[in-house]
Amino acid sequence: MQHTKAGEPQILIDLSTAIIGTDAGTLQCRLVDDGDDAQPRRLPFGPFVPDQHRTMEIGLRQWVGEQVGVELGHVEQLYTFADRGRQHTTPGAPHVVSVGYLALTNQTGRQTRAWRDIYSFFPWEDWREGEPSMLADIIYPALDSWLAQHSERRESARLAFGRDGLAWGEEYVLERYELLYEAGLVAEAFADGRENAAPTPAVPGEPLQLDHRRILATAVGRLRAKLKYRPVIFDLMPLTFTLTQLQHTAETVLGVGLHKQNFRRLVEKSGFVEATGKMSKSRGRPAELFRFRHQERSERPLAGLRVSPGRLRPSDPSP
Amino acid sequence: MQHTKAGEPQILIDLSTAIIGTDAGTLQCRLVDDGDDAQPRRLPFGPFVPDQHRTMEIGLRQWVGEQVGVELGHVEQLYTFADRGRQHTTPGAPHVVSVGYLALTNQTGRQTRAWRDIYSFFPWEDWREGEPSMLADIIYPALDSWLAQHSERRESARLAFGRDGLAWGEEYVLERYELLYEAGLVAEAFADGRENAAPTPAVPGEPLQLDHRRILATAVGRLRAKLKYRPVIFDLMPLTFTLTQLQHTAETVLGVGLHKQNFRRLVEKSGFVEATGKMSKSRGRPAELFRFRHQERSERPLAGLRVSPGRLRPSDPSP
DNA sequence: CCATTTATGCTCAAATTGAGTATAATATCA
DNA sequence: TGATATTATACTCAATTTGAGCATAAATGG
Repeated sequence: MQHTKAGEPQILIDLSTAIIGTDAGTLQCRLVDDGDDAQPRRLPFGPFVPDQHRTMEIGLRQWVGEQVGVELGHVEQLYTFADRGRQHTTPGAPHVVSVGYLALTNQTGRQTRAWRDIYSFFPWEDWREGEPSMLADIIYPALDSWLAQHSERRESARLAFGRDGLAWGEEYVLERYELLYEAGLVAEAFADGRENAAPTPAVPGEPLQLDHRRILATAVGRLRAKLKYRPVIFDLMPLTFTLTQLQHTAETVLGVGLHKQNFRRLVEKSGFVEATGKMSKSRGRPAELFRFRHQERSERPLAGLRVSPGRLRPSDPSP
Repeated sequence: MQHTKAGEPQILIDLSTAIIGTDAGTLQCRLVDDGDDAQPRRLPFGPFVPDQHRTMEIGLRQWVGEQVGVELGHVEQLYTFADRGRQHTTPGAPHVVSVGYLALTNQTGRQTRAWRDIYSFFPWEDWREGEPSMLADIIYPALDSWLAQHSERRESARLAFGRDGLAWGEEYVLERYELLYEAGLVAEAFADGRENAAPTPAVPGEPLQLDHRRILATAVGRLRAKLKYRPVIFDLMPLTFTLTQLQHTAETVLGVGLHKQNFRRLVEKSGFVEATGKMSKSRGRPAELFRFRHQERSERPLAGLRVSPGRLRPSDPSP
């Protein structure tokens, strides 16, 4: 049995949570407003203290409660990041490992400036209006010039960005971000002291502190993937909603447009929703209001919302 | 910014790896033979030492190399377990957090007694010969009597074990094990000092040290799920193989029988394999030997092997 | 009343899936 | 040697699911 010898550097575990919600066609993430003039740039996070936290989830709920006070629906562990040099560690300080969590909420919070549009951190991820022009204009040229020196990463890049013939896989959010980081094209690469990174990032998209943009990318990727086989989308919805609202939420998360009639057919057949009998009032014909059938969550655990974006189409404008 | 104050108990991270392979119709896991007379009962594991390990994967590869020397194919992080009381911690000792990894190998290793049949730890998971009778005979009665006191866990149990009307979901391996643990029906529950656990476990299935059976359950569950959407099965296969061998491997992992003709159609259409032109010789008609097309791994990343077990059938006997 | 907007119903062909039946190519054994 | 067992592979067929689009309904604002 081999265990740490005394004198080795201490390990500290940070619990960081990406809290995701949607509002008016935007995919939002709750950051912490530390009160100064600067833009909020960090996720709620804090150390895992085994004496106080029987489980890590209890710990994270404490930090979320203290720092942002958002009510959490679905919570899941994402990944544990421990690479040296990705946390701006100062020498001598304990090594920081971060355990990232994804949390969903249906609380819409435009009220505070700490709710930020996730696509401002990953502008290349929003294909609802078609392929973002920045891909062809900025990202691909920059990436290609890096790939010229790193041909061993060619295939990964091809897969992640769905280039020459491959389809854009909306769930490869982390893979894309990591590739841009590796290539020195995002601000964090410079902050972490990577030599190939320029002080001014080549690619648009706001940075976050520490490895928080990485954790957020993991969260969005996981959420997009999970949407297709588990009914997690309902954790983002209010108690009652129209099918169009549900579709807009799905499109906002996935970053692509969906075929309206087929989406409706899919959802109705899934058994996850039931009509309330009430109607919504908006501009055109009133829509029926539905609610999530909680019992179904267990009765059809595998079904989920298997939305297939079909050929990418611009989504209809949000109401 | 909140970080650990001095004097708090130290945290130690263990990297534990479930190395999985198949051999002659068995699903195997590599344990560590510590040389004494006792059965091997632990996964290869060791501490994450940030000074020596730039990443956790480097650390795990060191421990695997030193303790079992198996060559690893696909490696992936599973989950980070940190609940108090699941690691037999002695008071005062540092709190142990374990990061579990799954590794696949095509090395078949009957040579050492340290390769163990995974279904000896989870005998209720092997449905290749139909539903194991122990479920109806032992597990369900025991579980039900616990559920009588814990009705809030009823739905989870229903989902995990696919009872009254629900289908058996082969990927819920961890959920099933955790429920049995919670109910005090497996040996580790007693070892961890849970009050509702009997010294002699109610349910068959060998225990492992520490939380290693939990990690192994996570590994099998993840592998079963992943088989359906990524071509990981080929990391378990030799360089060339017949489609029947491939099917047997899939059945061994999933623990269910599959429809032969449809499996063949699925695999051929997927583009993941190509014929070598050579033939295998066995008892009946010779079968064509195939190899995995590595290029396809990136060309069709989403396809995977979407095997659907159909109505459970006994699988054909292994050659 | 008419144009506009949004919601919902319905059709239709293509592709996929689930479950067989039929046939081919080998080994084994009486 | 020829029948039999064994394994592999080809092909069929109906049911279901998917992708795409057309048509109609119910509201609103002039």
